[in-house]
Amino acid sequence: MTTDTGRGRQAGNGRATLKDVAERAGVSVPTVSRVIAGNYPVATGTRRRVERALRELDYVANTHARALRGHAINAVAFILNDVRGPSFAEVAHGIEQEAARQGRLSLICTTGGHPDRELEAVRLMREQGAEAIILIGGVRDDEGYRVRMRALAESLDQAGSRLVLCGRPSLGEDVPATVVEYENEAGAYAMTSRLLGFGHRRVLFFGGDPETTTAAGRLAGYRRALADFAVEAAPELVAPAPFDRAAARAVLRERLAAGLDFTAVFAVTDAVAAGALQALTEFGLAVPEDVSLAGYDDVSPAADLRPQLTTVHVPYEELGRVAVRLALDRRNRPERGQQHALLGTHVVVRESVGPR
Amino acid sequence: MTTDTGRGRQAGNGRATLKDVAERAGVSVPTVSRVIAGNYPVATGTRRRVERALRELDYVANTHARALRGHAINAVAFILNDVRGPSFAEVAHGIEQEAARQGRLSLICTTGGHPDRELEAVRLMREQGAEAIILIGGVRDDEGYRVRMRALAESLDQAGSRLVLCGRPSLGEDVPATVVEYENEAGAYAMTSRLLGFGHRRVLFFGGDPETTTAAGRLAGYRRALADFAVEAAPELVAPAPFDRAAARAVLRERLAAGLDFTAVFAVTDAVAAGALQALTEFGLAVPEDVSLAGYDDVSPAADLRPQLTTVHVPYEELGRVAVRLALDRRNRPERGQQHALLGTHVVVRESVGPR
DNA sequence: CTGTTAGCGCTTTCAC
DNA sequence: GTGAAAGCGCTAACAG
Repeated sequence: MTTDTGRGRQAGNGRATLKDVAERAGVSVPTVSRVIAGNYPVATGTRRRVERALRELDYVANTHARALRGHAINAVAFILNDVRGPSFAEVAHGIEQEAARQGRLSLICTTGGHPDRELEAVRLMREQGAEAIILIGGVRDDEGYRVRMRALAESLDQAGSRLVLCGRPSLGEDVPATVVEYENEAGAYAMTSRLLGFGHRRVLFFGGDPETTTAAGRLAGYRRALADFAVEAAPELVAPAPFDRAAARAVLRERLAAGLDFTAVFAVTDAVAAGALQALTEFGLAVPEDVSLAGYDDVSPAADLRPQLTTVHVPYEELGRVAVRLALDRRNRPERGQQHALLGTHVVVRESVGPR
Repeated sequence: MTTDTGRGRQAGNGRATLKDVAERAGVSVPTVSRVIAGNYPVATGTRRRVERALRELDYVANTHARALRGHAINAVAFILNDVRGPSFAEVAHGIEQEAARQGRLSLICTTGGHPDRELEAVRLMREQGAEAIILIGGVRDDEGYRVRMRALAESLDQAGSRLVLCGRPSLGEDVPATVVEYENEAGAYAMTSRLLGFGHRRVLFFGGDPETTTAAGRLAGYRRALADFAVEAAPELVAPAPFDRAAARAVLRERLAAGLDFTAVFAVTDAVAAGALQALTEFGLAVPEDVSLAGYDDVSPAADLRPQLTTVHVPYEELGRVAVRLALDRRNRPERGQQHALLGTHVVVRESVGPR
């Protein structure tokens, strides 16, 4: 017995359109459009009738129709392994913040670390017409990867969008991508130097997959510091291990049981450091009295550990913000080629590193 | 001197459309569409020509045009305070996982805790045509909030979408929303009982804003346990404090300095527990020897603390997955009214709680 | 098998 | 000030 509301489509079946609103207000569709846009003169009485109809029908614009006309969809997309990693979460936050500040929507997609899912995600985001597609996190930097990325950068560029590499190495000056990196090599150099300065000579570089860009950069810094201090780089003192805490713990436990000798551990990641700390403690080694321990990232576990972890601070949130800012900026005044930003890292001294 | 590629629009200016592809392949637009959809017979030769053109022009479909026709955009949206909170991050991950599993895109928006930005975010997501809009996290459950949410639920329902409340209380049986809650009261009851069972009589309920649904539920469980153990509920033993760790530390330090007397602390959150642990330690109190400490959430800081934190496990990731599953499910076979799921929580025994 | 036609919801000329 | 008409890119119906 409910009276018809005058809505074109049956109640409860889809959203009201401009046409519905126009009918109800007794005006034409363009007029309603103009009232909404507010960039055109409309008689006050008409405006009021339209506004009422808008409210009564609970009108919301259809972005897709708009996007179809205007070509701009105002969204940035970001693709990462896993939101739960604290460092990823910070980058995500930075992106989200800056995107919102610039009136952009954020699309998110996680890949669980599968390169093929990354490609699939990119396709989805492209279809959505995202203004920028931001790829976050380390990768295996092989030839296949570089070829894929270069093609992607070109093709997004053609389409008026932008590929952003966040925490990944440059593809070359001529590739139309935005690259926002942070110091892996320099941070690791600084931390290793600190360890060496404390008199440590057998420093275990622990964790990570050296094929991965992140781990490789950190390892390079470690090696350079050793060289500068004229300390021999013993091969057994580079011990790869998965990035996660539990695996790191197991690997170090095994090394310890095998009698590996060292006085300091430089963990490739704070999470790896947390695992290492467990293994060390279980082995009866005190940190930093018996063994010094350093991490990299300065994310959530670092300050929770006892002792608190001395680590390298990475400005993850900033990374995300800069990524969005640069990408949108470039869209406003296009130029050929690459944009490149390199953010600094620095040692954060806490309690886990001490003299030998 | 480059030869024209045959693309309609100038090179580098926007994406290729079906029309561009059709021209290049020498066929009509619908034919290309059919090749892509693959749900219609197309002559092999034609198909090949089209496929080549598709590749050469690097064609990607325009989702907006599709959405305009088909009315389905295959995305779920979620709105939360801050991705960096570990519990939120887990929910986000659950949502993202399940959404991806069902071939859906995830839109994300953060509000920094501002109810008005939440509304703004909802509007954006509605415009996008999201199939479900998921709101995550505790709120101040006042009358204004309930009115807003009820209106929102109705209006999304009308539009063929769905409001999902995740970790928020029901709005009533008749409201067309999906509510996925977890046990706050029961978990707090269990933990408080455990503390009481250990002989503690002065248990400090610490942290949180009691106006907030989450804290209120946990506080209620605490109170019920006290009542069941016939322990007087001393008002000074309920100490609100902001949800974050640093503030919690400061507040507890102050209470301690003021001579507040208790033998156990039940922190409303693991982060609050981490802050409490700092304050306790700095005050020279050992956990659990002098004071027992319990948390709630079972997220990342919990296992990193020393002693490891005894806490209440909340299935956050599951929460997110269930939210998406229920919401999409309801869309498939619509029914009136509310969907409601209540996920259980349980005590996780670690090291921070001991006998009085 | 393939092309022509129409229309999704919106904005933007261009008339009046 | 306001309406009529055209068209964004795509797909579904209808012819051939």
